[in-house]
Amino acid sequence: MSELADEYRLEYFEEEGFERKECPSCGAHFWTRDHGRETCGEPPCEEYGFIENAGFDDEYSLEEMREAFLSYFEDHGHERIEPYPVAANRWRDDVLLTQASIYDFQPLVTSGETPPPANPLTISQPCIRMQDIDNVGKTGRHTMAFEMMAHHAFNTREDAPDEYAYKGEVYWKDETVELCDGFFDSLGVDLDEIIYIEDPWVGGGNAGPAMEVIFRGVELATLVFMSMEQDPDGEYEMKDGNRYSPMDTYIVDTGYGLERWTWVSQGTPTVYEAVYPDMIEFLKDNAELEHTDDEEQLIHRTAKLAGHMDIDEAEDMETARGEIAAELDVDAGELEALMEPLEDIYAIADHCRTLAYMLGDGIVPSNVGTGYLTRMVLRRTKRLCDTVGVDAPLDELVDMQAKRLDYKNRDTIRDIVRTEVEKYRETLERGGRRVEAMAEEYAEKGEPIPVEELIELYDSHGLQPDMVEEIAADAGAAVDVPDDFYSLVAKRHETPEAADEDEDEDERFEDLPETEKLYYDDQQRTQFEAVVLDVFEREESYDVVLDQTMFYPEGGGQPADQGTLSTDDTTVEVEDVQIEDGVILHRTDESPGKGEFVKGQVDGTRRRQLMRHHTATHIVIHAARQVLGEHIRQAGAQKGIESSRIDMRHYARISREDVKRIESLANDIVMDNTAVTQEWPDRHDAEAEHGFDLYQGGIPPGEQIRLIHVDDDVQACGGTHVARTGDIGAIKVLNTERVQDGVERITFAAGDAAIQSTQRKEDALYEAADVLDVSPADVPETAERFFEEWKGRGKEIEDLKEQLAAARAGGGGGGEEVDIGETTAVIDRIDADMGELRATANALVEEGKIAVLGSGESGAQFVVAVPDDSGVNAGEVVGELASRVGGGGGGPPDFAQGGGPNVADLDAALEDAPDVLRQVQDA
RNA sequence: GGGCCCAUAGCUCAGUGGUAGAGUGCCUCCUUUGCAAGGAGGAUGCCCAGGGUUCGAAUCCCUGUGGGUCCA
Repeated sequence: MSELADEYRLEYFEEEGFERKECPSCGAHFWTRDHGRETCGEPPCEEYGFIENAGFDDEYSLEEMREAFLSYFEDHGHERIEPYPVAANRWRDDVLLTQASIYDFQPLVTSGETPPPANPLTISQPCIRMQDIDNVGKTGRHTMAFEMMAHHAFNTREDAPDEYAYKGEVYWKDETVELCDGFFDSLGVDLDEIIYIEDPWVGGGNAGPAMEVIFRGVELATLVFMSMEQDPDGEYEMKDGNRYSPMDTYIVDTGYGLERWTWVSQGTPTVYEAVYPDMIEFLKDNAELEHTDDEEQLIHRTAKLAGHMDIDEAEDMETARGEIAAELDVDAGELEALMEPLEDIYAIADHCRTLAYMLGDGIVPSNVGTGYLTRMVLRRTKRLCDTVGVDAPLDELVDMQAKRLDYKNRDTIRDIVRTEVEKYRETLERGGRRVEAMAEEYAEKGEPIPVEELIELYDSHGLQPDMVEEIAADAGAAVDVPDDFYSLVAKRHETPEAADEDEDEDERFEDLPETEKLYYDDQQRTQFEAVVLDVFEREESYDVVLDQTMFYPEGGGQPADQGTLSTDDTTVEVEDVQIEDGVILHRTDESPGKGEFVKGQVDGTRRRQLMRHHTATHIVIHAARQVLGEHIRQAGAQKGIESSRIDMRHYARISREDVKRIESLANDIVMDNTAVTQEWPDRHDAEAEHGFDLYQGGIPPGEQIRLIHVDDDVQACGGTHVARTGDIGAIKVLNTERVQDGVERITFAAGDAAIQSTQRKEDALYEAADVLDVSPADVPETAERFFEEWKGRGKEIEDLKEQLAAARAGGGGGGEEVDIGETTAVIDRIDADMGELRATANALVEEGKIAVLGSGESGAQFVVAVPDDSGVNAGEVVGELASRVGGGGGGPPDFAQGGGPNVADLDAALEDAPDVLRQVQDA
């Protein structure tokens, strides 16, 4: 780390008279103008110095502070950029949530492949950090949702190759620190109080020098100078133990926590009171929380020390609280009773804001991905509300924040929250019953509920151990929750690492030029001419590379085209088409010959169906959006010839009514016969105009992206489309299903396939109508009547069988009667089903007789029933008889069944029955 | 994307390969006519669907459908 020390010797520090010092308490190196200063100024080395001692000239609200920051940097040459969604997985697949402003520009801008939207730029980016969840409310400074205000500059080295999307240096370390100082100065801060702590940064494969900016005990900004990348041979070893070397791009990545700045400007005891004063008032009032003046005093004094409460750093909550209580000379229990409800309320306010961001940006709760995180936050919030006694509906609380954040989809947000709360209530109710039953069982045995059961309850039924404890206590059962409970759960999920199949990159195509894509020029054409650049032999086929092609390679959920390539001498079949690094490979059955001039013919019927389905996909999702809500977003799609399917994020099942409306809307668009158009705008312009909803089917790279317009719908898409919506002919929804919670799949057919699928369904209906001998319209009613009658007859038959059995037993209808000891046994062959045999046997037993009945109806079967105290074990008898027909049997001692495949031996077995009975009785 | 759990009477659920059950609700009657009252009797069911194993499957195995839950 010492190797980086030179990185902090800035000319700006020199000119401004800064001094480099080492903190005697924690050992950190820091820069300050105040030559008398000793410690680094950050907790735990120092306490907060701004509480009830606001640090700036004026108090700022959240909105005012954001504006002050953005306009300061605008005035200093930065362009203001609109924030990105909190769901970072909308433009990158390596993370779920936006955790910092730099996430907006990873990976394509930071790597230099795509230019930034502006350079330098300033932004206030909403972020969510789930890892802070346990600290929220308790430390007074942690929030799960926050805005990271930032200024970024993207630079490349003078000697870097020409391949980067931006060139040269905008500004670097000195200017960054100067701007930071300048912003403090603009708020009226005495610059002697600002401390810059050296704290090298590592993350996501990059690293660089960085500084924490401290003012009155609180970290207000982080200035990161991203300039290195991971490299086993690198000259710098960083704190993560890896080696790093300098890279061609170097980027100014700063973060100024909007909430912290707002807080410091007001000097309130906690950040929460500065950021959501109205909501906290509301919650306190709703939970009927009131404090005396003395208690208020104590709360304020606690707040100043609360920096020590950090779940990660402090040993545990209780210890930290104990220390604070000792320092304030109050009872730890009393302090806890006073602070805990307040902490819950702070957390509720924060969590509601988190939910507003998540749901406002269109995340749908689910059991996967961001949807799962959203569900976790929502349930946690609901629990906190119940604990502290807030009885206002959760959707109202979330709406308060959504309104403040100016989201337009507030009705949907409320609807989702209500649905989720209801689902959670049902889960708890179900779980509660389960725990009650289990608790009673263990209470009876006088044992505690074992850990295995606890893990099962949590993992499969979503019940927190403390909730189980609570419910079980009512039933008088003890619960022993181990400290490492959650790691035990984690252990249960451990699976042997699946060997990841590394795709062997084909390097044969590296020297070939990118194939010219003719299919975008005119999507309706199916013929073209080209030159064969190369042919590669595969196991049972050939990969043909052309200079240009009309063949569409598999991509974006659209299957590849098929067709032929012809020379003067031969015609080869194109069976599959793939694209690798811009080179399109035509997989053929024969080689057309390298250097040949070929005529290509795409299978037009197949392509037309694919185009219909692709355009129809856009139309269906557009229609679904109008019917189900603006949150509808594609979660996957697959086009086909016969049918296509799209998966979309939605929080409820799609009803039959919804389907009908979607279908009608989709066909309205078809019948309008509007033009389907494409354009290739600059990606940043497109994003600015249409937002990230463009990227329904994935994020294409490059500076220009292809947009497809259908009706009002705009999507980034690389597929082929029909010219006018009328070309689709018709759209028919075939099926809907829930792929996973929060993801609904619609399967549909377009064009010919729509007609055919409708005909197939009608055929089925007509056939059913024919069988029932009624008109199709009467099928449902008739089917119901038949089903009811069928059930009625079943009951009647059961009834008659019993009567028959009773009659047979009473009337001595055939069958051999033998005396077995003091009991009479009836041995008979009745070729009937098991039910009838059983009924007859029961009737005989009623009369005090042993019944040995055989049937040859389906295989050889026996029923043996005996009255009490006959001294015969029915199971043994059946076992013996069944073995004679090649099978087995068994059952309780008074009623046994069995059989075997050899019907021919049935009569012989029955003849032996009296002997068997006597043997068994003697035994 | 992966793991685990569940599907039986209208509802809530027992049922570990051998005659489908309980509580509750429902119907009838009796007793009472005030607090989710008491007593007697009765009806409840394609045990989610399809395949397999077995003499025999609600039960074991596979596939599907519908739901729940945990993790990244």
